[in-house]
Amino acid sequence: MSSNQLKVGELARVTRLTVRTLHHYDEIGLLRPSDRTYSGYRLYSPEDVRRLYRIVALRGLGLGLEEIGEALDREGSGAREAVQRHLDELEQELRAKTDLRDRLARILAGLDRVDEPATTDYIDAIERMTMIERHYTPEALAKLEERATAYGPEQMQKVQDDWAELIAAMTAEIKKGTDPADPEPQRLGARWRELLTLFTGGDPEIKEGLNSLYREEGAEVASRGAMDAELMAYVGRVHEAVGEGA
Amino acid sequence: MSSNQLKVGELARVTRLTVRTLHHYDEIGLLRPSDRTYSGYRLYSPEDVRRLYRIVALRGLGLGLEEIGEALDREGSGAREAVQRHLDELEQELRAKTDLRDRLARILAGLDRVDEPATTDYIDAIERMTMIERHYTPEALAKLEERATAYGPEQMQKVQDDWAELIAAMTAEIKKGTDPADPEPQRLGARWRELLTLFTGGDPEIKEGLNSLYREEGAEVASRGAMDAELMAYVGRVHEAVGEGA
DNA sequence: TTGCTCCTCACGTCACGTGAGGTGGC
DNA sequence: TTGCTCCTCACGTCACGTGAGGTGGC
Repeated sequence: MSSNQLKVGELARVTRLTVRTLHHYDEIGLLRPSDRTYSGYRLYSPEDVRRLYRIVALRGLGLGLEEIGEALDREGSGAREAVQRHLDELEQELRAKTDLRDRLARILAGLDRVDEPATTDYIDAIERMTMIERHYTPEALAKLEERATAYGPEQMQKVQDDWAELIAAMTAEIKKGTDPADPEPQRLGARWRELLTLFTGGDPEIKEGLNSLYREEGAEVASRGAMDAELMAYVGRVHEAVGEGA
Repeated sequence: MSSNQLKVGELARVTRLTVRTLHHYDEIGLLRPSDRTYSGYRLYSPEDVRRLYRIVALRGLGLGLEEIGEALDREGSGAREAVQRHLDELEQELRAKTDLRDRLARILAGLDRVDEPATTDYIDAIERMTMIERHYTPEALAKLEERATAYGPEQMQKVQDDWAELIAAMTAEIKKGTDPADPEPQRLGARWRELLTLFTGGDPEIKEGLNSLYREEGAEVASRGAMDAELMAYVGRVHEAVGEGA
């Protein structure tokens, strides 16, 4: 009868929560109304209201309902510990999501200056960039990124074409069965090293990333079908034979 | 019969996914195996595998399975748009969580220099800080924070005590029925303005925050029971009567 | 016949939103 | 009697994990 008891709807109104939310807290035992009318209406006492405000305060900090229940029941500095724990988790989540955000941004930037925008399969490009990111260090990626921006799309395309031409020429020699030490393969080999140096810029981190990429994924996958194991083996022999032809 | 068909377990192994995950993708229609054995075993074709790799790539970027399905089926640059949209959402989430992180950190810092650490009700302190944060701008909060750090706990405690003393003295005058224009209330009123200026440091943002706090929440709530409406009204009359007693 | 792989349910997760269907109080 | 509030189910959300209970293949 005491007029300071509140029915669900009233409590919902003053706290700006929904009735369903209060039902839910009742269901899971987080906030049971201390009384009911004979017809089953929930009646919340001032103490219940007090507890609800505490629940809402902790919920506003992102704590889970179960954690909140424990913190409220343990009292003392239990809340402090719960908040601290929650902060730690949040920090970790933030680090992970920040990394993801950076990856997404890099990928989108990459997609925008991708070789042939019209025919390009975007998801394919995403897969490639994901693969690349697994092998290069963040610093190496930053350098590659920087370089790509500096070069501009036409230059990048030019380098791509140069590689395609070189690979075609080298493959032709393989088909002809030319000895790796012969002048033409040697000339192509020198060109190969030249383009490689152009790519790595002599940077050891980029070199290591590139090696890791081809070692772990295999030439075919790493080059997305542009090269294969046979080609790589032949090029290897060409490099080994440097000077022998003289 | 072609040996490039994979059973679930095999596909799970090479992709490092679980069998349940593949079942799930089948259930929701994201990746249906293109064939089954007569006994019902799922058989994944190389094309299915290809699709799965694309799914995994997009999933790794945090896209939802439904979004992934749409992006894969729309093809073209649908993926690009989906990734861009996802990035936008992620940015927003990051902003919100960063804010929350800062709030949590501020609250914990506040809890650590709270008046009486032993008897303090932490959740109560959290509620108070939450209320405070609703009324001060971030800049004002930063200034208050900075000042509290500069003052140190003893100074803060001293100021608290000064206020308590002043409130008690003012309340005593109310009980005695002293006229607001009388010398003693006027002396206390001057002290009141002095302590207020000490708190606001003359900063207009802090002033506005404080006003908003007492206006919106009421003196009793804002001061956590230290003051009430009657006291505030009396103090108001004291301030209005400045100079009249002379 | 014994392991191994596969199959299809089906519950649980987190914090409620959203009805459905029905009853008490002014 | 008519609105308004209240009540108790119960499904759905997101991407699976984790059994349960049973069957096919070497």
